[in-house]
Amino acid sequence: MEKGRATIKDVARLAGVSTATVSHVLNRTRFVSEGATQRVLDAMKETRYSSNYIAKALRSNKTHTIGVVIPDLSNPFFSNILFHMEPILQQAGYMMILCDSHENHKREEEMIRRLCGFQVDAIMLTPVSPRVDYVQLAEQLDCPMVFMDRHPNSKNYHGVFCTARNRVAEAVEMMIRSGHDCVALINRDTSGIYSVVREREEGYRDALLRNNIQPDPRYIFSVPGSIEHGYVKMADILRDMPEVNGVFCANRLLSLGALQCLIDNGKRIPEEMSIVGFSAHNWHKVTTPRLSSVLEPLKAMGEETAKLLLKVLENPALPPQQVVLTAELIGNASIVRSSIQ
Amino acid sequence: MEKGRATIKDVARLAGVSTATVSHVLNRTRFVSEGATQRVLDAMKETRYSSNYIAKALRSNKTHTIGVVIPDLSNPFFSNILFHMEPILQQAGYMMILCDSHENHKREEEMIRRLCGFQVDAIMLTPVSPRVDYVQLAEQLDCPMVFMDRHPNSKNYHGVFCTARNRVAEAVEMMIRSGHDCVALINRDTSGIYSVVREREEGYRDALLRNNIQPDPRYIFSVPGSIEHGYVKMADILRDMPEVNGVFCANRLLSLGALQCLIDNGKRIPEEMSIVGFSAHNWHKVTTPRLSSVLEPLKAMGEETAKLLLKVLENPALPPQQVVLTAELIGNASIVRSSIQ
DNA sequence: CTGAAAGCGCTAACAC
DNA sequence: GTGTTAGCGCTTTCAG
Repeated sequence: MEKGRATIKDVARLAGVSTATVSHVLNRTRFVSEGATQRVLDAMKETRYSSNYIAKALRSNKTHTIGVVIPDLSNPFFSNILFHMEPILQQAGYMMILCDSHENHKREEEMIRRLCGFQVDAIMLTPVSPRVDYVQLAEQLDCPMVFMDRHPNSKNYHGVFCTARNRVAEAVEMMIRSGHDCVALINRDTSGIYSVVREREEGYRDALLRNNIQPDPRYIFSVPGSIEHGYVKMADILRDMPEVNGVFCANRLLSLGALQCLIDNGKRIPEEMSIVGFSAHNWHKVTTPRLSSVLEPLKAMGEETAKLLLKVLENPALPPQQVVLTAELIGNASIVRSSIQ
Repeated sequence: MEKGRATIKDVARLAGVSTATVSHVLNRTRFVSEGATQRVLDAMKETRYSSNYIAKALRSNKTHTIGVVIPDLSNPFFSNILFHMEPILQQAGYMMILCDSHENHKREEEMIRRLCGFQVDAIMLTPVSPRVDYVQLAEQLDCPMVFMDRHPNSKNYHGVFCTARNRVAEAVEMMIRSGHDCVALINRDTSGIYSVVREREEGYRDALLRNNIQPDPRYIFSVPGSIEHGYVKMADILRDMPEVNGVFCANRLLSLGALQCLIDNGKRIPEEMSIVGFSAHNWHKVTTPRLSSVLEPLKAMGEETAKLLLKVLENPALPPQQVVLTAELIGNASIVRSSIQ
């Protein structure tokens, strides 16, 4: 065996056939006589041949790759979605090229362009900015695009999303009905005006209005979505607003920080302060008391996204497809108990 | 503008130069006169030209991609490592192709082969089996390989690892010294005999021996690493072994399950039962009481892995490089408090 | 049943 | 300074 990897040419020479024949036994794309087939197979084994997908891609204009651009890989929400997408794409012969935009639209656009330069067959995107016309960009780059979790600011797009509005409303109502008449909202700051963030605030307002409480902007906070900010804002509330007896945190890190602050201050939950938040799967199970949470259906979202990608790849002219799933509200009942039954 | 994406040829025609000239202004690889350069640039703009990386790759034998094969993307350990690798690779012009082996060596080998067919420039692997000779496989496939977190069962390899042995030993000693003389170990079952799992048991034994306690196999459990199994095993211990007053969980899901079981059974921690475990970042902060944990240095591991990959890409003949980092032991002190100061 | 050969988009000698 | 052209490894028409 010579240096480097064997090519179709090496195999052809060794088997005493043309490269066309080798290609055809490789892809079962036309009939080849028993004898020739066997000789080719042997030659492939002997040369340890494995086909070069790059050359194939150049010729066929199909790379069998999908570009995936998400804003924060360290957020379990996104990694779990990828986790559930992966087997379906893999199964269908596609690989994922992974990019993290870090919530930065400059970087994001750069990545989308690079992925298209790479000739990915499609892009899955969780967009970071309402100012960018992603749909137009995708058209310009001639690359199918499927959105996930956040809506782009355009018309006519494919995507998989999750409405939490109703669940947030339910959660807040749950607090109100159990006697917590002054519920604050700690939301992500909205500099990036995601649909997702807006929707959570809407759910909060829905609940108050339904219970004849006028939403008061003094109780609606917008802070960057980090543990630290959740902690500090909760501390502010404890110090300055003794009337507040419930809080909804619109993001998992905020929930975590706020909860931690309550624990550190020895507050009894939910008697002195009721708290409900968004949460990663599993967290709500180990807090004491268990944190009521709004959980997104990660598995379904990942699977639906992958399936939608495949559908779009199969038929690029598909009319805009949108899948909308609903979030789930978990109370403080023990979950594992039943699941290990 | 015609259908489909513009090629270097279209640009050349429009600018009235040869493709060579276009290529050279594109890559600044030889001098081109001011006038020609300008015309090419204009033509590129007009045709919305963007270069085809696949063709480039075929020609230059460099795809600027790195195959990443990990065993479980839903484990925050791995996704956080990727999160920290990404910017460094991106910066250097590399993209990650992501594969999840699901702890299955059949699948894993398949993926490695596909990645090589894709001509990735290197592979980063967290191997799943001690029975596979990964180093030989990599040589056969003529693809540089860097290992992460788990050692392959071979000699002479590049990799970034983390020793937890000492930290586990410290943690267990901490329990012993605070009066918990009968500490059990709930370890992952070892069917996959990873170096990582072995090491954790060694740390446990170290601590006992140093305190003149003979490790008793009755107190060493091996179960699949899931929340459910942690819960059930902890329940078994509570029921059958009242003498046990401390437990070390060698995996984050096991810690979670065991802790939950203690909470459900109203055990006072650490008075009645002391518990220390491996943990994902952030979890240990919201349990009550805070769970003492052994934390791996995710950021450093990710960054070192990315850097090592780049080093190997630059010089494929590099003698085996291994970076070994140490895990950190977190007591139940509040962490956020100081970090938001 | 099989082979010859054109070309996918790009780079890089080699020429002038 | 710039153009010509031979491939990179593969698929696929067109001819046998």
